[in-house]
Amino acid sequence: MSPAGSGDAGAAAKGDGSPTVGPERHRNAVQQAAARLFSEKGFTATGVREIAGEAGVDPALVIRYFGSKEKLFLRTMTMSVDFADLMGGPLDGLGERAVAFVLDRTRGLVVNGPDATRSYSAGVFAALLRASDRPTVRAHLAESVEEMFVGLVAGRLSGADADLRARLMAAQLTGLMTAMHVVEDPGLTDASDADIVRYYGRSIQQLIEG
Amino acid sequence: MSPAGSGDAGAAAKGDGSPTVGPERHRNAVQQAAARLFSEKGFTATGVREIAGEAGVDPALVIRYFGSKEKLFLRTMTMSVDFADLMGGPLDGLGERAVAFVLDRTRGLVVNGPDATRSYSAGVFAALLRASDRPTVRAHLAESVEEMFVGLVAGRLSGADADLRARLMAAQLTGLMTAMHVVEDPGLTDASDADIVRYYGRSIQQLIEG
DNA sequence: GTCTATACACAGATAGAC
DNA sequence: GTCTATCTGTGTATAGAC
Repeated sequence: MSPAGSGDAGAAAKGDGSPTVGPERHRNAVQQAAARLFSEKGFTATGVREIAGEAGVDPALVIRYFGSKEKLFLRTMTMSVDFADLMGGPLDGLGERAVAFVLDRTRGLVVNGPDATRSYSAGVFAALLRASDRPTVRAHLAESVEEMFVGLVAGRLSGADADLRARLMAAQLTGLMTAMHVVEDPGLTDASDADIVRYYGRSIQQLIEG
Repeated sequence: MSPAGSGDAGAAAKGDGSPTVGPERHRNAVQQAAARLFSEKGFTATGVREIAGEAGVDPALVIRYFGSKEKLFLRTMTMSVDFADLMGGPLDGLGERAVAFVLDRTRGLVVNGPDATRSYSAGVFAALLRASDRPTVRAHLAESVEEMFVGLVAGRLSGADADLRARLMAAQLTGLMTAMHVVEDPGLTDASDADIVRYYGRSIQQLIEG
């Protein structure tokens, strides 16, 4: 598909904070390859030997560095709260903005820093949800939802059952992402973003207001 | 936990349509054990040998009967459209009714007929979603959502973008089930059903009406 | 013919050699 | 610190016992 993992090229120098030279470089290469493969092919279909092959290292190193395939998955498929800003606006129209944000990131690819994974992407969420058969993955997913969707808006809602309403709003956003990236309903993925924002956003807004 | 697979006992005679005697009985025992284990422990954590053990048959038979563990999973974790009746009522209050239905079946266990799997349960949905890493499972899930949520209400909505609105409504129901049975948010599972029905139902109703 | 026992293939994980 | 060889466990296929 996309010529993303161009491989050997792009070995340009970094600044100073996070070195791309020395032993760290192998570790980073594994992490980057894993992030790409996991978010594209999923946990099950991605093998340790495949990750190692793309990163240009020995398969045993992958385990040695990260403990297990599952740990590596958890480390790379981590979403951060970088859209705290978006939620920080006025309550008016927050529903529409939240939906628009989710749709905007719908095709986004994973971007990793050298030490921790940053930048949210719907692909990450889908990969987590698809692999939620495993308890550790489920816990990780729950933590992410709590941190990203619930926590950011819970304190801002007023009126009765504010916490419950925030969680129901999180459930709605989860549902939209699930429908688009797991169920992959063509009726949704082919629909115009503007329409989805309008209808779904209005529905969410209903929860934000009492 | 439950003494479900009581095994040898209960070998009572059946009517005439579907025999519980002879070779069919083993097949049925496997299916029943699989349904219970899959919906309780998930696809990955449930082994073929474990299913065979609980059913009291040889592990090889499981594969011989159903082709593969995945095929068996698909066959047992199938939801039917037995709640077509519930959706058949008036459009007024349909949102609340849909949410109430989902919550009602929230703790239901899987019940299988001898030939096909019947009776919807949220556990089945959760098991499917959790195992959606596999393409066949994902296709099966998409089919179920289309058949159960979208198809039943799509023709009934009027106004602009009726199909899109029906799919968005399906996404919301999906989200509620995901939040409760995959993410397992305690703030939702411990909340009163009446509150959830009220808030979430009202939100869904917004989509039903233009 | 139907079930049982055994053998194979593949992936993740480990222990030891350069 | 990095790679080679091996082990374990799971899904799957086959050949033999009643």
